[in-house]
Order: sequence, then structure tokens, then C-alpha cells
Amino acid sequence: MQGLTPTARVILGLIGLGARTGYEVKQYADISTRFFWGASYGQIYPELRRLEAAGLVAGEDDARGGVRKRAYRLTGAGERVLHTWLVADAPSHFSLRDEGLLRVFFGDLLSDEELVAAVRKLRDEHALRLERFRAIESRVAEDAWDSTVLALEYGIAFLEWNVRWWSDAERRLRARARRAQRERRGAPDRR
Amino acid sequence: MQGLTPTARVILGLIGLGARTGYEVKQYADISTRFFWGASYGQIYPELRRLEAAGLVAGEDDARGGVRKRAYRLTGAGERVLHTWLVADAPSHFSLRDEGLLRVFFGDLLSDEELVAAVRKLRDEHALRLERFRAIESRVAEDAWDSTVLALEYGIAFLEWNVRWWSDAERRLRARARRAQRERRGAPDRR
DNA sequence: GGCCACATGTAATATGTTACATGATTGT
DNA sequence: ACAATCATGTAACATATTACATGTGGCC
Repeated sequence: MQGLTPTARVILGLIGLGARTGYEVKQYADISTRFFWGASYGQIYPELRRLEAAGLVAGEDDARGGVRKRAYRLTGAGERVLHTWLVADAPSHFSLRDEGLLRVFFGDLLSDEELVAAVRKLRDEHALRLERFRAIESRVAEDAWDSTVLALEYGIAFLEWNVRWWSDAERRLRARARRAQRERRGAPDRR
Repeated sequence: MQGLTPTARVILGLIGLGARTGYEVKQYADISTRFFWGASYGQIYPELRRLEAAGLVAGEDDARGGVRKRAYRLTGAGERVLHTWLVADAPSHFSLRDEGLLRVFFGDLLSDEELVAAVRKLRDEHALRLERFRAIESRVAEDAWDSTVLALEYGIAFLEWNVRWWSDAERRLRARARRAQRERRGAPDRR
């Protein structure tokens, strides 16, 4: 086996931060890394088995009563691999997929009004994501401060910035549309 | 066949904007949508065939000399499907994958210095992406203005914002580390 | 002649989501 | 009794990347 995938590293990291079961990994991820690196059960459970086979985590059956449960912890090797990745200077994977932005990109195929509507929708969707984020933030203790909170702050700041930028873009587009309309009606543009 | 995938729509849209061959679709995508919706040859060529089978694009063999070439254009149905998507109000797919941010999120597993280094790396990587973007921007005519330019402006503004935010985060982290050091050395924190 | 850009395509692989199956425990 | 939550897992499917194979045409 060569390098781990980023998703494997998320799982490793979350166990490092205290998640014990696959279920907990998923829960932690959903309220924390989800925004910038999500993971589904279909990845988590098989990946935990792979990490165990590779000796990076140690799993232990931890049945209480009739509940089947498997608790994992990092091994020494797992900690080393995790730390090596955290300080590595290899280029980081970065990708964005934004369907709303795609719509705006193709805005030349739309009327002025339709384009403005697409921009407003983009802003509204970011505003909705922001609300959900703030709900998570409100559950964080006020004086708590660690890196996970820094990442949360980034998410919130990012969404706020987006709401502002697209609000501004909408304003600019409206002004443009008005100007174009005046030019069509009245005196042609002279420069 | 039910709905198209966003990637199919990118291809449809790029043909709508004037790309004719699979090769051109890839080229256009690489200098425009790549930042928020990339596509590889492995998707483009098979997808073009599917779109043609669905009657959304019409392909025509356009061999000049010995060069095998297939030129596509939107059909009426293709234009309608594209327009319907552009104005649809279904929720838009949005996802971000940022490995650098992931590293920072796990920063509690690092020393102060290592965390600061991770943050600086994140900023530097955004700065590098920004440079590449500005190179694309410089090739755009000054007075050109359309939606694709708006999307480019968004990309640049986004990266600039990131560089600023992470510069500021680094500053805050350094201040925190100094404060913590003072407290360890001198009078203990009292509250 | 050699290199690069143009051009099309596929196979293997990797990655990721969704939906489903299964069952215990806890709270109302 | 019922719903929600805890808990594990897989199969089918969807999506995407990488690497390779193949060949032309233009330029130096």
C-alpha cells in the first residue's frame, strides 16, 4: 500500500481527536469537516477495516449487552503517519464544485432578469448554509478555542464573504441592466 | 434517461458558448470552469456521445485532410434543456475539498510552530492559485464584459480573500502562541 | 527529423453516494 | 407500543482521474 487518500486521513484524524466508532466518525465529520471534506458510511466502515489491516488503527469489539460495537484507537504507527501528513509539504488537494456559479458563468445565455435571479439564488443558498453553520457555532462553548474552532470560523467567514460578494454582484448587474436599457432607449453611448 | 449530471451540463453549456470539438471543450473548461467545475477527457468524449444519443447535441464528422475531428452544436432540444437548467430553482450542488484546511482543522495534534507553518502553507497555496488566475485575467480584453468574466472576477476575489484571511489567521496564531509562552514563563493566568 | 499542438478515444482504477438490511437501546 | 437514536455493514450505482494508444499537421 502506498499513500492514504485524504478521506482515510480525515478518518485517522478524527480518531486522533477522539472519535471511537465508525458511527462517531460520521457524526463528528458531519458537524465539523463536512464543509471542506465530507465522508459517508460507505467510505468510513470499509476504510476503518483497511486502516486496521495497515496497522494504523487498532479496533476492539466492545459489545455492551446486545449492541455490536467496534471501538478504534490510533496505533503508534497511525500517529506517526498522521503527523507526517499534517506537516508534509506536498501540494494539497483543493477543489470546489459550485453549480450556482456554473449557472452564472453561462449567464450570457440568459436574459438580464434571469441572470440577476441566478445571482440572487446563489447568494440565498450561501445565506442558508451560513445559517446552518451559525447553528453549529452556537453550540460551541464561548471560551473554547482550538484549531477545529478556527476551521469553523473560516467556514463562517467564507460564507459571509460570499453573501456579501454576490449581493454586490447583483447590485452591479442591476445597474448595468439599467444603463443598457437607457442606452437602448435614449442617446447612444458615446466615447 | 432522467436528469443530466452537472458535468454533462458544463459540456452542454460550453458548446452553447461556442466550443465545437471535445478537445475545445476541454481547453475552454481548463481556462474557465476548471476552478469551480473541472472535466477530464475521460468524461468529455463519452459524455458527448451520450448527449448526442439523447438528441441534445448534433455531431458531424469534420475531417480536414487526415485529421479526424467531430464538431458538435446544440440542437433545439439541447438549448431548451440547457435553458431549463439555467433557470431551475432546484438546490445547487456545492462542495469544497480543501486538504490544507483539513490540516489546520487537525492542528491540535501539532505544535504551535507546526500549526503556524500549516497556515502559512495554506496561504501560500492560495497565493499561487491567485497568480495563475491573474495570468488568465490578463489575457481577457480590458473592455470585455460578460458573465464568464464575472465568474473569473469571483475566482480572483475569492482567492484574494483567502490570502487575506489566512494571513490574518497566522498573525492571530502567533500572538496566541506568544501569549501562551508568557503565561507559562511568568505569572500564571488568573481568572 | 523531432517536437509540439491538435484531436479522439478507452481501460483500469479510484472515489464516493444512496439505498437498503439488520438489530439493540432509550425515551415518551 | 412506537419513534428516534445508536450502531454496523454492503451492493449497486454514479462519478471522475490517470494513463495509455493512436495519428495528423505545422514549425524550426
